[in-house]
Amino acid sequence: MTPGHGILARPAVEVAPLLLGAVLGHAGVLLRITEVEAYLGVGVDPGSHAFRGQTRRNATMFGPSGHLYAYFSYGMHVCANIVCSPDGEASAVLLRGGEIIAGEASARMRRPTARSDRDLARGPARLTRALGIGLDDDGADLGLAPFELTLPEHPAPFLSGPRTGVGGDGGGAEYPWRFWIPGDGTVSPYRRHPKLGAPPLQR
DNA sequence: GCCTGGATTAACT
DNA sequence: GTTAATCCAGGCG
Repeated sequence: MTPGHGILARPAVEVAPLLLGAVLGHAGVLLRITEVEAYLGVGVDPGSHAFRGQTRRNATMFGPSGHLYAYFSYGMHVCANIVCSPDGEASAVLLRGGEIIAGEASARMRRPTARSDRDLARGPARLTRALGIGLDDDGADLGLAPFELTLPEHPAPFLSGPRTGVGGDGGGAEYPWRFWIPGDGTVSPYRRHPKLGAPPLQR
């Protein structure tokens, strides 16, 4: 594991802003992370897969930090998280958006419908696909091949706001657990959860 | 076992 | 703006 990854062994809400500007590499593509969401642990965060305790799907979240938690969603998509917290505690940071900084051709092959470069990894399932990450990669150590994770030398400026796609009314939407680099075009558009009536406040 | 709904996307009106 | 696609995990009986 690359030096400095010890900081990942902290709660996701603390780690999330530190991952903005980090570079994740896999399958010939380098991605600069521009948007993330924190998901917390057992009994704390109703929007988190770990809320009700450990299951087969979320087992990786309960393992050591610095590993990849990949899960299947909506019958067709894969989303990727970076596991945080010490071994035995569950929290993770969902990768929601990023900028392709190398291997654009490979990313385009995997994302033929992307209209523009910035759409290649704008959105959690798009990002995962552009990087060639699949369910097989669940549990992978991000510090070892075929992955590489480089944390930023200096913290990136960021804004925070409510998470996208997470329900309100105890679903955790009231907390500012979404973090992004302001003004970056690869940040995904905010969409409130269908169950949320009123428009959200961003920031 | 059966049923529900989802940390989404792309296509369409 | 709306909706179809698509399938598994989790919850419940």
